[in-house]
Amino acid sequence: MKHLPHKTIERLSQYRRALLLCHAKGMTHIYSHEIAKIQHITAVQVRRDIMLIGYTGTLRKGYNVKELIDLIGQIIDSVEGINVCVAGIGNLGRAITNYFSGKRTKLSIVAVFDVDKSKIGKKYHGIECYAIEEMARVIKDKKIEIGIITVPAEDAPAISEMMVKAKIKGILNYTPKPVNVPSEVYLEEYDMITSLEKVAFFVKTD
Amino acid sequence: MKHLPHKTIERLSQYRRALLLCHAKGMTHIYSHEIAKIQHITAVQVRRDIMLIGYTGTLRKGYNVKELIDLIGQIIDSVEGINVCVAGIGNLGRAITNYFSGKRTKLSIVAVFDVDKSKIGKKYHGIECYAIEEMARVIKDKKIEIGIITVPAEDAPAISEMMVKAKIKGILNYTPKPVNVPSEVYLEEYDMITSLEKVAFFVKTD
DNA sequence: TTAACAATGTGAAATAATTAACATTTTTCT
DNA sequence: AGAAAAATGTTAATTATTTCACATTGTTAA
Repeated sequence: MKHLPHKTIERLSQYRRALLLCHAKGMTHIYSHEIAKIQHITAVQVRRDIMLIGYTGTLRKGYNVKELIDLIGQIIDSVEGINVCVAGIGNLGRAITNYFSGKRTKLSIVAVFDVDKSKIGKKYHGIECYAIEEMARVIKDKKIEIGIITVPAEDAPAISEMMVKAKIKGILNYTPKPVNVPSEVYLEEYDMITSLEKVAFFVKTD
Repeated sequence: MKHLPHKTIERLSQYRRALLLCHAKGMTHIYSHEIAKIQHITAVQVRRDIMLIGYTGTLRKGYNVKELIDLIGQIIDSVEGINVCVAGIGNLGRAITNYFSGKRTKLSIVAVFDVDKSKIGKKYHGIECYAIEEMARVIKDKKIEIGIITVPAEDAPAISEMMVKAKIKGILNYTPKPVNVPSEVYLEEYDMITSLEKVAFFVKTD
């Protein structure tokens, strides 16, 4: 289990989510082709991913759901858990805070930030909103390692810089404005406009 | 310009956005390494993408910003424009509607849907909200070709099925629940939880 | 018991995406 | 004018990812 490919990590996260549902339904075992069907990928791909993490199923019975869930957890979760913050508590920020609240115990959103004075001090899904100026302090105090950026695009670079200064380790930028971070900070960017334009393109062509 | 790679399409969309900003600032030309810097990728990659769409810059002067914007438009936009709808006008739905309103003229959100009776008939960024039951009719009447799903995860499969029945051509699913569509419908799925788990993983390891 | 079947596990091939290397050309400098 | 520098355009190499093909092995059924 040397270096897991990025794509495999993404799929493992998704397998786990699907497996948790199966587990809740009382299934004890699952075949690679069943997982594949849910994720609309091939069974070979599922088996290869599982192979890469060193798990092995039972021939003819498939994979033990509980064991696989636990193993994926060992791989992708960190033991102590990771604290996360969200900068910008507009619609997108609230949507994300909403999604995560109470879902994954190992990843917790522990602070949100905004410039809007009327929001500061309020709670969003039980998480307190702080002023942007307090970011450095709060990130340090609460041992926050990951920041999610959902501010208006033009503010993204400044926010990212503040996070970097506060020694954050990873940034997930949801604004359409790319931000620059030093190489020791892990950066993931996702742009909704691009995704929609991509769908539009492939709808047109194929 | 045979088959453009998926990744190239995504980047072209992003180049255009960056170029529009440059154009607004009055820049007439831009070098591949300048574009690369903005998107944090390599200059070779930029040149290759541009090569693939058959544009050629001026040696020593770089690319003509306006021409490149227009050419990218010719490639990724459709001439007549494409109508889009959003199912589920919660936080995420509103965030997306917000992002798009007035931005790209070739892609317009022309309807939003929700189950919440109190939302039906109201307008969100100028776009009327209809009841889910009206989806088939509205998609047909308004010639909607792309649907964005931002309903609660458990409702995603039903919504997707309704869209497919209404002969939508592409779906962008933002719920963590994968949906099944026939092969003639282009499907793109994005899962925020997976992205955050991925960041958490790579923060931990590298 | 033995043959057929249905699943996993995996080396090897194929495909997709990125990066390196460099030829070419215009501009600038001496 | 000629040399150096700085950019593009592109072939080839490399790396990443997916898929194929098939060996292996429990399980079921004749």
